[in-house]
Amino acid sequence: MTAPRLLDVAAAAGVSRATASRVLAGTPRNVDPDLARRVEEAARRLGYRTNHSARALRTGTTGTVGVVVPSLANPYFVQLADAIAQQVRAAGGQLVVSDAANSPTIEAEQIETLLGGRVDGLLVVPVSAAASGAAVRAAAKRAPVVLFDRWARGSGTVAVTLDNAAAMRLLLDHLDALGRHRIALVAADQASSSGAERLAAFTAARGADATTVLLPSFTTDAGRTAGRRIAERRAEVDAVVCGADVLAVGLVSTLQRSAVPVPGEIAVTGFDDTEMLELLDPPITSIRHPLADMAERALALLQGPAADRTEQVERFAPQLVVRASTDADAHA
Amino acid sequence: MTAPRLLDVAAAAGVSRATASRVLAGTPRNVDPDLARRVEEAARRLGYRTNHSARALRTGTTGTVGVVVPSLANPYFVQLADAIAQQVRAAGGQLVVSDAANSPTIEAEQIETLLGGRVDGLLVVPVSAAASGAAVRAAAKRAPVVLFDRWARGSGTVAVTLDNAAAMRLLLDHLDALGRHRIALVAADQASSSGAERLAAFTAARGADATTVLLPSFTTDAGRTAGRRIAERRAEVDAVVCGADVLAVGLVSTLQRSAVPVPGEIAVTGFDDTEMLELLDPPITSIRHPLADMAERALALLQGPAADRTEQVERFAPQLVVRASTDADAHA
DNA sequence: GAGCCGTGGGAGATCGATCTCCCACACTGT
DNA sequence: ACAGTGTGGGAGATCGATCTCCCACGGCTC
Repeated sequence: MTAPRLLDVAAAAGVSRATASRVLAGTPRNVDPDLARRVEEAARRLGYRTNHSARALRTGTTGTVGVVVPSLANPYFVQLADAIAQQVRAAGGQLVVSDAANSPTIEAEQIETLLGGRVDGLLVVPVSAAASGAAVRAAAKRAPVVLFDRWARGSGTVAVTLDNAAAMRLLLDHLDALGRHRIALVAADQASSSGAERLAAFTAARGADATTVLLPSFTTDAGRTAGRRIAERRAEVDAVVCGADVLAVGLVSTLQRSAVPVPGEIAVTGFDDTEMLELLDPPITSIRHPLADMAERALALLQGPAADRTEQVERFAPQLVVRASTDADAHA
Repeated sequence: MTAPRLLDVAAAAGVSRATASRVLAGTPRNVDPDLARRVEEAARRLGYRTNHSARALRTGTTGTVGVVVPSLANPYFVQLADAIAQQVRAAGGQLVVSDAANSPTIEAEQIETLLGGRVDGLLVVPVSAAASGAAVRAAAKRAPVVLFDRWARGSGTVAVTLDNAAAMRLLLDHLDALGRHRIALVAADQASSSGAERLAAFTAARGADATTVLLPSFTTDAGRTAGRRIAERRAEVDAVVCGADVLAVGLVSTLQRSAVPVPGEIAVTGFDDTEMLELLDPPITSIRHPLADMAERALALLQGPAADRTEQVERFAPQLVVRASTDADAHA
């Protein structure tokens, strides 16, 4: 009743464990085709599965990549993890996803757990630009680590991110072209590099006295709070740029309940282009990340030489996706 | 530069590997407090981490539970995975989540991969009541497997699910009490046990000639298709029960664009009580699963004796969550 | 026909932590 | 003083797959 081992397969096929291993693991070594067939046949008949722990112990490699995201409650990170999973699976590996619950402490624990010999390398979307650096740096000394979508100061490793400044320019230019010039920013989570960069790019473009609403976290609830504040100041504003889709969702919902027409009176944009945006009324204009390209690059860096992982930030070009929330004809 | 091993810690502390292991793994054996301190001190100083593969190989246990869900694109399954993760983590374990991409074939592969010695037990939310059974049965012979949220025929193992019939009765009674009697069902994915049970319960209550819209899958896009069909038949209907929240979201969005007031003309209910429902306008009435209780029970079955895992279905009581989409005063 | 070489296959070591003995030593009671 | 008892600690075996040798054998050259 116990699981069959390689030894059992070898015995059934009348060969040694070494030969059975060569056949089943595909070691680069010629084996008599007839013996190979016998081994494969025996393995199938016995229902043999190679023991992952034993192989990992011997080879020192697990074929698994880990990714730690700030929170799976944010659908953007689900999409992000999925994009990575597809790349990993295409390369014959497996992906393990961990949730840091938006806490640098839990993030450090998750990194610690995964590095206990469970993964060959780690992608991290750091919770905080300041507070995540130390744990990442420590991890990067023990295994390949690449930051994804966000960077962290003092991480000691490379980051594959979006060009947030370019993205902000795309949004502002789009709104300006529509004749919307009184633009407010709803920004959240300045502790993260993406939150901070988006805020900085907005301020750089519109000046420090432009209307901004700062919120602690990227959640829909924060978006609703922002909605109330913007509704109060509706006279000063004809467009709102949100630092994340989840914010835009909460914002639009609250504006509509406050009888502020979107986009009639106020145009709204999101950030991240999560799938849910198309389903809202109105669908929301947003910024799309080239996640597949970013994932491919991040995995290449992870598996490549350590010398390519010096602390620096690689930025990928964003893409503007226009939807009804910034309709050209709606401006009063 | 190579990672420190237990041997190194033992040497640094001046004890044998056995003693070091007893201290660090917490084996039930008294060790001189002074030695224990020396070992822990040495481990900390060297930055020792126990090698997961080696421990797993020796003990035959990984401390990891796997869960295979139909699709992480459906936020309900993200919530479900999260509820399980919390329970697992509280018990000191780790959870690995796999996505079956709504395909029984991929589902079988994921199960196969996870069972290669990576997990101690597996929770599966089967894609299909008919097509998932075989793979689950095979898996259940090799490791503890418990079905979650859905069951599969011929699985050979226990399932922890919601009482879908009771949930449907809660919804129908609620709508009846509001004076809505011309109720339509939007059902999807009859291949899954939950889809089939919800449809069956509706038909049992309202008769086979009640309005039903059948869709292939639980997606928002399917919900929009349903919205168009319902809008065409608006004269025959004053309430729509959706078999999943994602359907309700797409449906409401489409009804509103077709100028059908919700809940003014048509009340709408969802199913699963995902978090996004509160953010819509109107927020949607739904059915809440007692996920924490279900997860706790499922894990207890997973770790308990195999005799408790005979093929049967355990059902948990649903809870009705009333929101504005079935507002009592809105009925024309 | 003797020595070489290339090729396929097997015996045994190995990865690192844990577990099973078994031993040494101190302490107790008679 | 000695046998009995209990307690802490160490040597070596073990988990299962892979890797490193090394051997056997058939074909080759000269």
